[in-house]
Amino acid sequence: MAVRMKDIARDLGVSLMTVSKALRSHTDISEETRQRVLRRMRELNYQPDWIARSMVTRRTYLVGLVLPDLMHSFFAEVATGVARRLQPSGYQIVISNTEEDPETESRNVEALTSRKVDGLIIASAQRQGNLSLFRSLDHSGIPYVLIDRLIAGVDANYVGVKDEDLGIIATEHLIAQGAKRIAHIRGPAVSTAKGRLRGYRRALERRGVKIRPEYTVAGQFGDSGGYGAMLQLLKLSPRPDAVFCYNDPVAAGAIKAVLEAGMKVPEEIAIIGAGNVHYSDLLRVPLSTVDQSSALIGERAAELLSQCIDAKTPPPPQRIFLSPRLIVRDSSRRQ
Amino acid sequence: MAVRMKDIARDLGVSLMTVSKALRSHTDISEETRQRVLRRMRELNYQPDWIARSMVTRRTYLVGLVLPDLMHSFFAEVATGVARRLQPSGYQIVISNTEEDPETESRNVEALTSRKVDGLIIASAQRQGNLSLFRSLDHSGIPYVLIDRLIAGVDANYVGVKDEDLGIIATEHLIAQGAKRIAHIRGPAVSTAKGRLRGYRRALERRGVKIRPEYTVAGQFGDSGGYGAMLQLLKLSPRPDAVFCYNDPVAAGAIKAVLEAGMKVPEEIAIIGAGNVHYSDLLRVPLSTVDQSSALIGERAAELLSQCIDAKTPPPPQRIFLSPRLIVRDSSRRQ
DNA sequence: CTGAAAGCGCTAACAG
DNA sequence: CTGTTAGCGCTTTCAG
Repeated sequence: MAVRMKDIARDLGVSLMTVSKALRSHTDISEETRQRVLRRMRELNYQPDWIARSMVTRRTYLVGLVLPDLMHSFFAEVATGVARRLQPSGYQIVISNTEEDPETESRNVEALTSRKVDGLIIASAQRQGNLSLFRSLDHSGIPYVLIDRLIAGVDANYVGVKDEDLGIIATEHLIAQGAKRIAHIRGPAVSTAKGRLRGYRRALERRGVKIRPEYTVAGQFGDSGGYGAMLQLLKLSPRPDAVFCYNDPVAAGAIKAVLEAGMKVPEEIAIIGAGNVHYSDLLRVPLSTVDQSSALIGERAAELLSQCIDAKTPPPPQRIFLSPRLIVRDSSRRQ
Repeated sequence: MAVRMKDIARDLGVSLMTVSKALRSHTDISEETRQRVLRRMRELNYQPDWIARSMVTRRTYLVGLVLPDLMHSFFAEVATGVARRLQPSGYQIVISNTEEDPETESRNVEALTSRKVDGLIIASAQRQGNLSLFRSLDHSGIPYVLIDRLIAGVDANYVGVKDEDLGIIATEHLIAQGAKRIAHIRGPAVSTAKGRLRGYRRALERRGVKIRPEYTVAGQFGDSGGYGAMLQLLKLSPRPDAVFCYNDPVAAGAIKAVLEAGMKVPEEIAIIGAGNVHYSDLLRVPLSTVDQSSALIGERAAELLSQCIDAKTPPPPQRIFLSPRLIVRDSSRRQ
């Protein structure tokens, strides 16, 4: 069916090796035969068989990208960044959508290593403490870069944002806007959520504000979680007058809840999110947020991975923390 | 480095073939040796080498998913649907993000066929009339399914929505809301945009409404395009009192423009989009839209592809058109 | 039930 | 500059 080197070699009366070398522009081949070979390849629309090539070179030019949720625009942005940085070098990206399930993640990572991907970029859904996946990954020798979520006990490459700083920036901004009772809708038990929570507390402490436990409520990753959490906060008295939300989808849900309760954002309740998803500007109330350079996270991770792949000996793990950046829109602006 | 069948065979003093058969549960192997082999595999954490396996079986269990824009939540949703349907069968998905560039698309599709993916799902960014990509795809014998965008002259499998119906539904809804001067912000020259435009015109004709050419303006795929297009419409006189937008991001941009101009949605200008992206409900004004079952498109495409892959002889191309569904929210509700 | 032989399409290493 | 040999890790085929 498909044209093979063998066919071209036979056609041209040369050896298979000559064809192989011509294709890859080896120097020890005459320009003339090279052209002859290349022309014939074009005529027959020859496509090298990457499977066969990988078999011997031990390079697949495949990179696995393991994400918890493609629908969350943060991860879609990361994926775009990864692709943008990796495609020019000839890599293809195998995406695995784990839907936040650690089991699925483990299975898929195994499948990817079985496929002999050259490297992995992982935003892990593993529960803290379950290190077996990473141990076996370390053992496999396949380089990988964690993104977004740090895993305690795993000394691996990492690219993410300074989550504690993010929390501080968001909270201090709310304070600066005159908020007196600042609540936080926290995310699930992943490092990003924990860091942001720490930042929230740290900022309050610094200003000598007493931390009220009931002002921190659990959300989930998405907008419905934010909606529900906000309903809880609205029942409190005294009611918070500002809320720092774990991420933008959560914040969007929170805004919805506030408006439906007949209150005003930001006048009665100021809201800030995190992530600067691309539609933040289009929400009910244009959403203040802390940008975490989503696409850049993808690009830096890709860069780091690509270095690891090219290195003969595994370089020491590197951790890259990007600086978050405050973006003020209407949802928190009071002065 | 990695454990091979050979190692296990040597360990156990059996032949390589015995190991191979045990792994794949061939019947002609004693239960006892099978267990012995499997146990040893577990002990050594053996992972079959898919490259080597693919080399001989000619099956990679890799499916290529070619999309114009991962950041557009419609495509992210499609991808999620594809993954959900394909992962249980052991497929992995290689995503190629073409960023709407036909060149990139062609290159990537070639890379994917070179990788010997078992099949492809493509939302193509090819210009109408350029069929060479599909001709060579047909020639390659690799099954593929087009999604979202039909390509004239390509008789291939397809899964998408009835775009003309979509346009009709949206436009008739605006008419039913009492709109008298209905404009349309159209998308780029792809089949979906053309179909929706046709539907818009058809609906107006049916009601005997004269079609004003200046009421159809070109947008792009995204919100900035919608914003710009809306600014144009606002300059017209008489000004439209309702706008059907090619998709939800465009509609979101359009709403922004209207509100910034100090007008009200839907009172002064009613707006409806298409696609029902998951954050539509959270926009400035909750967005009326026409749902196109994004995830379902992915699932159906995956299903169709998987049938084609399993078939010994290529089945005749099948076209699946899903029915759009009106979703009314505030942005168009007048009564 | 077990295994030996052959080969998938290609490239690394070396010889002419 | 060109070609030969060997083999990547596995499965298919067929003989014991």
